[in-house]
Parts: sequence; structure tokens; C-alpha cells
Amino acid sequence: MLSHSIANIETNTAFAKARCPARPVDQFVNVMGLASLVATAFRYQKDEEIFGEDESTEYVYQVVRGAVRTYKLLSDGRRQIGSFHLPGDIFGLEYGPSHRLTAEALVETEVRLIQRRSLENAANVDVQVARSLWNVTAGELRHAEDHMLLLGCKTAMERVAAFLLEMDRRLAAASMVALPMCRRDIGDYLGLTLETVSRALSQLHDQHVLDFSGARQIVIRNRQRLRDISA
Amino acid sequence: MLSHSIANIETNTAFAKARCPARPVDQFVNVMGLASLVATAFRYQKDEEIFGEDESTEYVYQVVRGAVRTYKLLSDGRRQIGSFHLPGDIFGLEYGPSHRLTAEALVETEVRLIQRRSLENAANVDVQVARSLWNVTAGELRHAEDHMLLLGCKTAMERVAAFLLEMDRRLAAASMVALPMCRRDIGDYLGLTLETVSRALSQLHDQHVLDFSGARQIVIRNRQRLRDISA
DNA sequence: CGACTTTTTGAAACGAGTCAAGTGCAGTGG
DNA sequence: CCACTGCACTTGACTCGTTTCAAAAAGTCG
Repeated sequence: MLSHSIANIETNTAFAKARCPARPVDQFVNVMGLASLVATAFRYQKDEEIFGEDESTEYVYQVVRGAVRTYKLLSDGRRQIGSFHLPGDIFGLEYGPSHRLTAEALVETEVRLIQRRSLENAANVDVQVARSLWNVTAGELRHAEDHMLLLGCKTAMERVAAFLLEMDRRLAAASMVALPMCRRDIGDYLGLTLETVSRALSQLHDQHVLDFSGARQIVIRNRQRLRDISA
Repeated sequence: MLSHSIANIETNTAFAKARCPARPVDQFVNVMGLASLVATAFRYQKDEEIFGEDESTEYVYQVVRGAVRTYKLLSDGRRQIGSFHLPGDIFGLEYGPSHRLTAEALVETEVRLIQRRSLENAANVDVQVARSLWNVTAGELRHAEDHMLLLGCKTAMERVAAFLLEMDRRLAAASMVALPMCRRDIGDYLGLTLETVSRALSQLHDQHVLDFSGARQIVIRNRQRLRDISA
């Protein structure tokens, strides 16, 4: 529950239009508006938990600004990051009663929340809303299927190349990729250690496939080469 | 298209009730019946392709008897099996216009087919049908999320133990697990080579965790031990 | 039974992990 | 303005688990 921090919440329906590039989920965003559902803005600081694994699903979330990681843990601390969520992305939508991954802010992050129950109600009346919910889940499944191929088959270098292309596609601004996550997060996403990620990036740098301006500001110099490497 | 082999198709609405243990997807099965949709039975022989990656999605499938693997390939032949589909399971349901994995019969397999378009139509009228479609996709996503954790984090032994528990849960009959797939399929599912799978099974046998009667008939002697190992 | 495929087992090689320094960068305060 | 501090990142040397390659054993089917 968020009631203990209600002072931090500001109701804001205008946020909907901000920084949401054209994607399939826009339909869902529109639904949020059309159904006159109450969307609420909330801010999380770096590394703050947004929801926990097995927590009940009271809200559905959309990133407005910042970035989010969702992950599963094994009992000894090994972590698999399932996805990174960037501005415009919906996350935390579940069919069942509880979340199956933990969500944390990668950096200071602003999200819009909507009550899951109100979405349910809308979906029971409007088939288009029901379709939109299905669409969001189907999009996550598509990503998960691609990621299983990466985790089950690809080499370290192929994984890092695929990661860079994904980030380039999703958050490239002016040919520069500004990564919001550290090497450990990248490693836990790709099923590698942070050292292996670092070595692969260094190797790509040596081969003039990319340039750095600081460890997290990357310019891709040879996109086609990356595509070839990513297999 | 199946028109060239229409002679092999037999329309059969009674198949619905056969060998479908209680699961979430039963709702979907019921929907198939209630909406008076035409379900058709079809038979595939061992290793026969049911649909291919990027093929357009004309049908949704349900295993009646046998078993199915769905997978993605890399250009050099590396393969990641996403799921095994057993009697009662729905597969091949896509939100988008084309399949994202290839489906093949593991053994001689009987499936029921339903036209995707007729499901779409039903979903546009009945919100319960729309919910059922979402539910099927959400179930696949849940499996994919668990499998990413396995592929990204777990050791060979942990993967094999988890696999055995999954198969035990899904197809155990009289304490015996009769695997419909070969070691290579298991390896491609777990992100391991067939040799590594074989070694892990041998090791579990040496530790009296399981017994064999033939390579594919497995009796689990110590289920708790397997749970501990699977992490 | 004999031919083929699948599975097991062994030995060697390799890719990624682990452990341990060392470097660089951002923020803090003298 | 520049040392100081604390992380994040890089790099090196070594280890280890899994893969690769090869051959034997077991299982399946005509």
C-alpha cells in the first residue's frame, strides 16, 4: 500500500502524453485516458523497490521518466533480470493475483500508476481494453522468448552485441546510447558476470565497433558489425 | 495451409473432454465448446512440423495425445526449445499475425485445431473469451520467466533437477515419468549439451535419487532431494 | 539377429567465472 | 582548486564447469 506516503502522490492525467514514443502499448495508454481511470504519478529514487516478488498486484505501472529493472532471485542471491523498462513501457501487469518478479528503479524514476481493479472493470465492459491487456502480456512474452534464445544459446560476445542493439533501438538519442544501468545489471540480464560484460565491451572498443564517453555513454560506430556479431 | 491434406482432417467436437487434467486452460477449452466453434482433430507423426517460425497464425492448437516442442533457431543451427507441450496444453496462440517459434511433434501426436479468426470473433463479442486468451498467454509468460531464471543462473545439475520436477509434475503416471523427448531435446531446452544432460542423470542415478527402466522411463526415488538440488 | 539410433562414458580443450589488483571518475570537503 | 573518498569499471592470472571430440554400450526396430 502507498497510503503511508500519500503526500508524495500527485494525481496527474496529463502525464499520459509525455515521452511515450509510438509503440503497441500506446493503445493501452489511450485506454487509460479514455476509460477515465485515475492515473497517479509517483517517484522512486535509485534502487528503491517498486514492488516485490509475490506481492499482491494492486497497481499497473508505466515508466514516465527514468528506468526500471524487474528480476527474480534464487535463495543464494543469484539474480536474473527479466527486462529493463524504459519511458513509455508498461510493467507490473499480471493476470494472476501476485507479482512474479521484483521491480526496482535503476535511477530516479517517475511512474504512472493505475489501479489494477479499475483496469479489470474496464476490461469487463470494453473488449478493446481486454485486448490491450492481452497485447501488453503478449509483448512481454515475445521479449522473453527472444531472451531465452540469448540465454540458452549465445556466447558472451553475442549477448553483449545483442544487448547494445536492443538499447540502441530503445533509447538511442543522437547516435548516443546512455545506459541507465551498471555492468552488474547488464551481466544479470545477460546471464554473465560483470567482468565478462566489461571484457566484451573493451574488445568491441578495441575493434572500433563502439566508442565510450564515460563507461555508460556509448556511441555505436559500426551497427552492422554488431548485428553480424549478435548472431 | 492444410487444404492439401484435408482428407486427414476429421471434425470432432467430442475430443474436447479427453485427457485434459484440471488446469487454468480448461476455461479456454470450455470456451472452445461453448462458443460452438469448429474444432478439428489432426495427427502429426514424430518430428513432423506443425507450424514454422514466421508462418502466419491460422490456427490455435491443443495437444490431445502425444507431445510437442516449440523452438527458435539461430542461423548456424543452435536451437532453444521454449516449451514442451503435453496433453491438454494450448499452443500456437499468438497476439500478432505470425508464429514466433516453430512447433514439431516429439512423438506421434494428435492435436485439436481451432481457427484463430473464429476465436478473435468470439473474443470481440464475449469478454470471457478475451480473458481466456489473455490467460493462455499469461501462462506462457509465467513459464518463460521461470525458464529465463534457469537459463541465466542455474548450474547443469540444477537445470536437470528442475527439468525432472517439471516433467514429474506435468506427466507423472504411477510415480513413473515417461519422457517423450530425447537427450538432445532436453539439452536444447535446458541450454546444455546432450552429454551434460546424460552425465547429470547418471550422477543422480549413482546417488539413488532416481532409477531408470530404459533411458526414458524414470522413477524418482527422492523428490525432496531433487527440490533441494534444483535451487 | 543385425543395423541403426540413442545414450553413456572418457579425455582433452575452451569459454566464462573467480579472485585480486589497479584505474578512473564523481562527489566531498579542506 | 585539489587531495580525499567511495564506487564503478577494467584488467590480469588462474580455476573450473561445461563443451567438444571420440568411442563404447545400450536400446529400438525391421
